[in-house]
Amino acid sequence: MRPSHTKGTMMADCSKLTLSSSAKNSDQCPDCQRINEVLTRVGDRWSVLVIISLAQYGTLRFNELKRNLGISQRMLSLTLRELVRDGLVHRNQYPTIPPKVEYSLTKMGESFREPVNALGIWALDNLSKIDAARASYDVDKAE
Amino acid sequence: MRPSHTKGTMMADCSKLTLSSSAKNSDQCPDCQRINEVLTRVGDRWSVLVIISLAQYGTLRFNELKRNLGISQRMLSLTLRELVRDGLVHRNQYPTIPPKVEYSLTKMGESFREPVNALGIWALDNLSKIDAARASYDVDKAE
DNA sequence: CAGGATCCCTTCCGATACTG
DNA sequence: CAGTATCGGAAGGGATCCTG
Repeated sequence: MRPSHTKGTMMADCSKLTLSSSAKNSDQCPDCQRINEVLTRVGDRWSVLVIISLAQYGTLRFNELKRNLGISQRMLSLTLRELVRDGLVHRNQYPTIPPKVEYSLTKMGESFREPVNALGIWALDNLSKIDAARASYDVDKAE
Repeated sequence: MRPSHTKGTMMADCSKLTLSSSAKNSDQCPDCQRINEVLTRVGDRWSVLVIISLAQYGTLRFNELKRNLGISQRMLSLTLRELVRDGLVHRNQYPTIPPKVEYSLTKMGESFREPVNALGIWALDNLSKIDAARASYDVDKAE
């Protein structure tokens, strides 16, 4: 794929371009491209929710996650497979009968908790505001 | 709608049940339901990237955003409309010829910067790790 | 219990053409 | 410049049946 970038925060680069008018006319922001890529990987709804659940409960089995999230079996299966593949979730299988599979966060998955948590807090804090803004907007449009 | 919330914590009540899709299961995690809702509103890729861009550059015109993000005109139009509707983005129109429209973050949009920034930093920090984990996983599967 | 395999409908989204 | 309108392919995602 694309060359791996140096570890570290590259956010500073772009942040400093805040008032640069020349930057406005440049091509695609490289950070946006990178962030875009990551969002493609772990930015979908189910991935986020699975990670949140595992962050909360520590370890969950397949059907526990399924019930907890109200996700279809198919989507949970696909989502977990990708999360394991991406190194965010650890899969622990017990070869018993019936089988038992436990999922938990890896180190990297754990590190995802913080930003996701921040997002969750903001979400709970602003949901009602968004609803209000939306209602107000719709009323204005109607008249 | 439901203004009650606890600031600074992920704890939530489960009184808001307007969850989409066929969620007939009642034993769903209430937090997951709420987070699910907010993700439905501002959790899509383009919304996040638009907000990041506006957070970085302050004010951007339509085509500036378009070039910056590499987004199609159609998606940008739809995304901006929703962000304005949700009260996250402010739209300033100058009735000149040719027209000039500037977008910037509202107060609430600004407050979204912090969690989104955390997400962005994590993204830039972990993209290479994800790529590595993915490559390793694929190799193991192949042999 | 933990999935895999299909079917099929919906939504997303880019490409394109057109307007004020 | 800043959009809107339309079309068609691609992806998302639920329902159902099947297996070890």
